[in-house]
Amino acid sequence: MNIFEDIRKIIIDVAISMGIEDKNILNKITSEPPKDETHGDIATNIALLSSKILNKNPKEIAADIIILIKKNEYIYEAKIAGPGFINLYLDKAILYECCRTVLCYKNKYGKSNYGNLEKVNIEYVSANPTGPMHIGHARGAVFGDSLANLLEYVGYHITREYYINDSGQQIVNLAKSVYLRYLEILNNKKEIFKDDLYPGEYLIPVAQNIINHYGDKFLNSDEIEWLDTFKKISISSMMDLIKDDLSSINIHHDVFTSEEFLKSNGFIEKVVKILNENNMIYEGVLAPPKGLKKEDWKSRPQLLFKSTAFGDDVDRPLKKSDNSWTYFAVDAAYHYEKFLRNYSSIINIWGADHGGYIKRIEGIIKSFPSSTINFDVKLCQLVNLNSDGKPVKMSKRAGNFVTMKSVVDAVGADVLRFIMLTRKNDAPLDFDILKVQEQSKDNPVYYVQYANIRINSLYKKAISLGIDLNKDIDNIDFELLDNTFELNLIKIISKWPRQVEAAAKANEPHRITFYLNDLASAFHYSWSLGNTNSELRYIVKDNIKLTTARLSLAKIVKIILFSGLSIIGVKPAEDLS
RNA sequence: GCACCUGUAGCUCAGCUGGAUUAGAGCGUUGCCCUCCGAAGGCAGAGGUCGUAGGUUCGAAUCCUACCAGGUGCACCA
Repeated sequence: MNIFEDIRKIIIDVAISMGIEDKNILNKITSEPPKDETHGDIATNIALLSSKILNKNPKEIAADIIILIKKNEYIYEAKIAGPGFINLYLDKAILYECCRTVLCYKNKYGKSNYGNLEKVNIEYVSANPTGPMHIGHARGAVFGDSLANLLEYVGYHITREYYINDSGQQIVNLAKSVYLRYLEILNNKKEIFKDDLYPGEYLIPVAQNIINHYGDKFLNSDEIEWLDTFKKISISSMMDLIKDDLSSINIHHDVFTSEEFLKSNGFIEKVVKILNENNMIYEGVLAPPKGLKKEDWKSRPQLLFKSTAFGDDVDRPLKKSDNSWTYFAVDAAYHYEKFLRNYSSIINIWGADHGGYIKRIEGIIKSFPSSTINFDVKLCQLVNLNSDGKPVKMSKRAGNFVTMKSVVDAVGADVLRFIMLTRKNDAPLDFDILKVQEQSKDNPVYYVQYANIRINSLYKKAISLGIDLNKDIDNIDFELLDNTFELNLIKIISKWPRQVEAAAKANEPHRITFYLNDLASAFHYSWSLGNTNSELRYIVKDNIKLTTARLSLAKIVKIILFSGLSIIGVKPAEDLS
């Protein structure tokens, strides 16, 4: 049940009965809560939209509509406002019906078939398998996973995917770094790690593991003899490490696609063939980049993709000077492989530093024959990690960057996940390890969780008073909930399905967090009224009917809190601890 | 130099994809509300020409253009 959609259908029926059949107009009809609550429950723009087609001024049309729409039992008042808006005032009955619906559907309230079970692929994290996850990875991870939950909630079929960059020079460097650790252990002396190697101590156990299996077999051998073995073991160890990290914040991918696999199974050749057939590839010479000094620039003909046809700055090379494929060529192959899997949407979650990469990949996808696929890239901005207001220093070079695991150990997975969604993805985020652990309203995690805790304490008290918490829905007198604070709370609850759908349409899971904050705020307010007036408490002595109704309202709040928190992947806190 | 992102209250940010009367929160600030049994909370006040200038329209923080400021990225690396 989505009140706004229900009313919208009623408005559309009225429009049709007045002879408005243009679908362009019908689709634009709004049914939304006005900013100011004194202007009613729902505002619609129908009269403004139809003034041209009916050749009348909007206010006249509005007057006609009002007569028709007031016949509906749920609308007790309708007023013209401003240039021709219609403000609708809903009968409280519809709000009480909403309460019953929530209790009846419980955690299914707000779920929908909006997505029609269409297949959506969300690729997120995809951290290079060269070390543990750091705090920056965590943002994309939480964002992607919560978006997946959100889209699932509104009826999409989601594939959670991870792209493993298990190829190229960085993997050679990884293997070399492990080899140095191998030498260190066997020779018992320190080695020097050059700039592009990985000096982190997390590679020591990997080397030890190799020693356990192979002993000193590779001690005095040439690189060609040990490289492949070291690569293979290092990659799988690093992926285990990363999967453990992900698991600690409850993230589990369905599909891991390997770059090496795409390379060795002919996908690059396939995508190049397709692009060639569609005339998107040519042999050409790129101009040197302007305004940037590139000393080693050499002008030469290259195999290029026409990404400028899609708004990119320059066409992008598919082959390097040594005639091997570029990273971009493999990525094109990857997106072709995803394309073959028949998704209706492909969503990529990337760090903001990859912004310049979007257009060329978008171009690739649009180049596929009869491609109707939706493609969206969500960029996650930096996370500034602080401790009590002071920045935590990170030095990747020294190998002591702040790992995600250390933050999870400090604050817990729930707090980490929540905080990561307290900003929209394209705004930078400040994360203060100490402040997020405070138990106060300054801490958004705690503020929302405390609402749930208070509801639990209500239950405990109710049970001790012998009140039946599982009364038949039909026997609950919601009509007794007639105070402003109660009605406001119900109105916020009635907006839940609408909020979820809007968040899903925009691929913006942070909206769920903001909604939860609003809901918690309305609940805390309603609770605080009981401080000064015991008649306004949730549990009112000697009034079992009112108490039951209010406890049911609290239960509804708890249900929505649960649903919202589960989308962002956070467990509700049950008590103070 | 080019592309993308951002610019809303002293600070940190929302703003439901074009809606209106008074642009909203939190922090900070100024006041107020418990003789612990519901204050880990609540209420109220002050604080804004929505970066600037044009444009589109019945209507713009939201769309378009140009500028300004900050961030990110700019053959063949991944």
